[in-house]
Amino acid sequence: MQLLSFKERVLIFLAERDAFTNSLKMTTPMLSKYLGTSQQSASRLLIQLEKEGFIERRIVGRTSYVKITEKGLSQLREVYLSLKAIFERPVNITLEGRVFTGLGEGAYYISLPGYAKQIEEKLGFRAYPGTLNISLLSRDSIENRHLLQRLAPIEIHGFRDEKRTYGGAKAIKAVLNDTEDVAILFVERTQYDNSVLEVIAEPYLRGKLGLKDGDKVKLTVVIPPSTFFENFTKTKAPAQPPVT
Amino acid sequence: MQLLSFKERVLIFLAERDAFTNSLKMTTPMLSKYLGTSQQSASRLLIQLEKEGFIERRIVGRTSYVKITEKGLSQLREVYLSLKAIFERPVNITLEGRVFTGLGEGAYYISLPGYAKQIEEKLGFRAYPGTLNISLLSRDSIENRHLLQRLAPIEIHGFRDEKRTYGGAKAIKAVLNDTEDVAILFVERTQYDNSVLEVIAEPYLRGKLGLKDGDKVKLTVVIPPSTFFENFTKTKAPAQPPVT
DNA sequence: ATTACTATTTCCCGAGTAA
DNA sequence: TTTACTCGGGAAATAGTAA
Repeated sequence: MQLLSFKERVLIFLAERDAFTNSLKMTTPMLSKYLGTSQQSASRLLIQLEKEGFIERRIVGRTSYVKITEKGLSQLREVYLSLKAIFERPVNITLEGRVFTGLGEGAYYISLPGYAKQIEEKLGFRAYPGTLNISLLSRDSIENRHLLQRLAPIEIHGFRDEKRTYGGAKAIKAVLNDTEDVAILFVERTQYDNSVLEVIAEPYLRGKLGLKDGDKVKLTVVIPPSTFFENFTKTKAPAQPPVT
Repeated sequence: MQLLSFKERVLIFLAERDAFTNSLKMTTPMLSKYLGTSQQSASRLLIQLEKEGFIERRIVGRTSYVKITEKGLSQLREVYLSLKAIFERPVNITLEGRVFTGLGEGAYYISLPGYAKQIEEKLGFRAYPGTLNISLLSRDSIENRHLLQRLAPIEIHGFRDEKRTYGGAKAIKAVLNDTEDVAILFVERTQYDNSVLEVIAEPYLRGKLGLKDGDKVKLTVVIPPSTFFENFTKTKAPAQPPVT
């Protein structure tokens, strides 16, 4: 049930209270209450941590004081550094799929000034009129597609003319086959299901890369750690009381 | 012996390998080898982690793939954030002691141009000619004195004239009784033992604060987290093989 | 109050093994 | 090859209690 070990929780408890420079007054009953364990276990824990050199205890009169040692703090910091390496590193998201020929609508939409102008402004390139359709292969790729749709930061707004309305889309920059700068387009009203990706770029990708239907391609997206983890790891909502 | 729990180690193992966006191929024998435990325990671990919703497993053919769930990553991130709060926060070091009258040498030394000039340059104030001597009270304060001596960033160099040599010192800025900007001086060749602090400041502190011998005073030093933890937590040296 | 011993129970680990 | 079951032994947690 509990992810952290008792030892870790004690060291974190102490470190949070600056107990590496200021000895902390502490009793085994209060520690046991904090940890949700028995007084006996709290006692044993402190004895063990002391034996392992992670903490120091000193009894003054009838109150005892606890302090983390350099060794204890180092251990905790090593855990911190390994977690930091995980959570402060850009996240690489990879999608794999095969090229296929769609309905050819992409070309029409992208050449509409209502879209073309936004694409040029927000993505920084004049898109070749046409989308490269990719049918995703693995479950991971499909799940990552959902993730990217959530994270896509570029909004392409819908608009309307005399005849009809044109839906909006979201986009995110990516790299195709480790070389080509492209953007993945998440179209609001699409005729494709979510195992399909639509990619746009400045050059005619099929031509430039010699891609044919069925060819395997790889898309890579790099997300800054802050963006990724703040979106992906939602702190659990406080328990909702059932409606009566 | 081991600070982290098995569950934590598995989640870190997976997170380090990007197994939140890319399912990781993994067998129980290889996990057990990595953890230093049995194959049976590795199997049980994965079953439990899955039951708790921290990981997802999928068997494709005869190979199984493991992925951290959002919940699992959130849990790990919560641990990270609580450690980050510890290791990315300025460290307050407090020393308590009582004022006492020393040998009066401080006044002489501080007024020597060889010292006075350096103090003004490096500390940014003209020191009142005299030191406030503080006899430290608690064991923590004495230990913190050693710590500060190690961390003191300002070097006051020794020098010599025709008659004799004058030793060097280190200094660090501090706050006395929450109000006065002062500096603690760690003199190389001092006649005091290490339960004594010498403090200098621009004003005549005894006068300004109405301090008499025996009065309790508090010194506070704020250390940036990087400085503190990089000095205080030395990564343990690799085990040295015994000489044969 | 405390802390920490001993006894009992509970839980975890790994050997053996089936699928 | 895998994974994961049962089961026996041992470690860890709690209860009871002394100091």
